[in-house]
Amino acid sequence: MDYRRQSIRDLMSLPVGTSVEAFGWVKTRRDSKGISFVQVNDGSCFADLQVVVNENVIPADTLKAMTTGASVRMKGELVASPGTGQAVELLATEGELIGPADPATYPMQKKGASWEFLREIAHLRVRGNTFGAVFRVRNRAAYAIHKFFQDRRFAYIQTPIITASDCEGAGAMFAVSTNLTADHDGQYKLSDRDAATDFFGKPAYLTVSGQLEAETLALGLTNVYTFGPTFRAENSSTSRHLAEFWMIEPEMAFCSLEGDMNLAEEFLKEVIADVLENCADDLAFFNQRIEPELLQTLNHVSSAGFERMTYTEAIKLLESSGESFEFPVFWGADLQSEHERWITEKKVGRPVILTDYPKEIKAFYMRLNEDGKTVRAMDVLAPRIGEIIGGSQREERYDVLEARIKEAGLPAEPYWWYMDLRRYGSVPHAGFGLGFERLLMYLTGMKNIRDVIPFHRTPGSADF
RNA sequence: UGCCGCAUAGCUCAGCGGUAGAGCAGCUGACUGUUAAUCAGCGGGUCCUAGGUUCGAAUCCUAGUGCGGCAGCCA
Repeated sequence: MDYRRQSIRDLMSLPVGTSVEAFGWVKTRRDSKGISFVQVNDGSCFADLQVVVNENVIPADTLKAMTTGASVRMKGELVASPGTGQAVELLATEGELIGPADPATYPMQKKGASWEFLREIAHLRVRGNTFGAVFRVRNRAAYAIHKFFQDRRFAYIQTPIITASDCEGAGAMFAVSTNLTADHDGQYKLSDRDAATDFFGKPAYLTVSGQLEAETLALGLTNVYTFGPTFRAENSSTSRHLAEFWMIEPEMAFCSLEGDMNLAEEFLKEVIADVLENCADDLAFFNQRIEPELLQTLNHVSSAGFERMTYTEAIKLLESSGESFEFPVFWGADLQSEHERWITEKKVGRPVILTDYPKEIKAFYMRLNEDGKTVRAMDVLAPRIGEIIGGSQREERYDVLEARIKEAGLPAEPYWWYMDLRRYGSVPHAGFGLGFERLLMYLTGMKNIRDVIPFHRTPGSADF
């Protein structure tokens, strides 16, 4: 055995008459008198290989043990399939059972199981249609993202996962400590309460964003992006939140908010178009079984221009909409998801980029506008999921940034290096953040974020 | 963190105060080309846990645990 062999995806496109060998896991087997059909999948593509086994080609007890979940090697000739549902099939001359899967205890079934149950068997669910497709799309999307940035000469950078600055301000953080150890009986032991004695000599945490560090790399490499793990200790148990997720954060020097918006729009269109082209079978499955409007929406988003409007314009539209919203609309209010959905789904019907939010509802590092009331922030809102990207032009003026840190009630000292960027060769710069799993929810139509990552980490759950 | 819902066979669920049920899966058999194959038969239960009410609790009450949904927070 060698990895250098044909995958099922490869061999199914070979000409009829070719002698081939396939390795994979049995999806299902159907028996008739004198003939068996074994469907084999190796994850290389959505389609299963139908292996036709005539009587006595494989010993009866071997064939009988080729049950759902068993791993097999099948050898034979590729033939045109007389049945509907596949163009070619493998007419077996030889079959080997590599690893049996006791059908009495194997938990994956041919018929529907709940998402909750499949999460409990996350180590096996990848062998089913849905999760095979999810993780193929996840792979392709990751590749498309790197390709998008590399094609534009953005440098892929790595920002720290452990950070000693508790001032990133994007939510609750996980502490990292060697003073605190855990026994196998489930008891914690704290050797010293003083962080000064701890590994880093001060409190340390898992990162909630690489943005501030990415800014420093951008002010030297010009265009950079991160694509790495991010952690939030928020006790939020929703279909859209994870404690550990992957985030993409481009950052561009010599770039305004307009350039940032152009990048965000190009980015979404290109990644969607790439996945539409390269994962067509998987997306067709999602469109059929998970989200009926998936393909229509993705095709629309990848081709239509994004609408752009300011926060102030959006508030006016909402106020004159005649809709009765649960949360009140007024200038200064943070937009609720019901407001965002109305704008992007009902009013505009395609993605919308909202800009120039009140400074009070946005982060301190966003560039202050001339009006003194709004900042150069942007949110990309998309039909069906709402906010998918959040970004801004960064405040590059030393005095203004200093004042805004003070205004936000943050200590100035930890930001000494961030301020240095404004002290030496400061330039207008901008960037955005995108949650990879949220993008995958959009690409697949999957309704729960726990189902687009192999092993989810959420409050109370860190299995596998 | 707040509010709400759910927990019964391997899975998906019905039963809602009076002897534990169905479909699917599994097992046995039938069928020469199936596509979530079909058909016949068989086996399968700590009704989440601990208290309580009752002649009697899967069913009602309380607490706990687990899972999920929505909201907030955000990506």
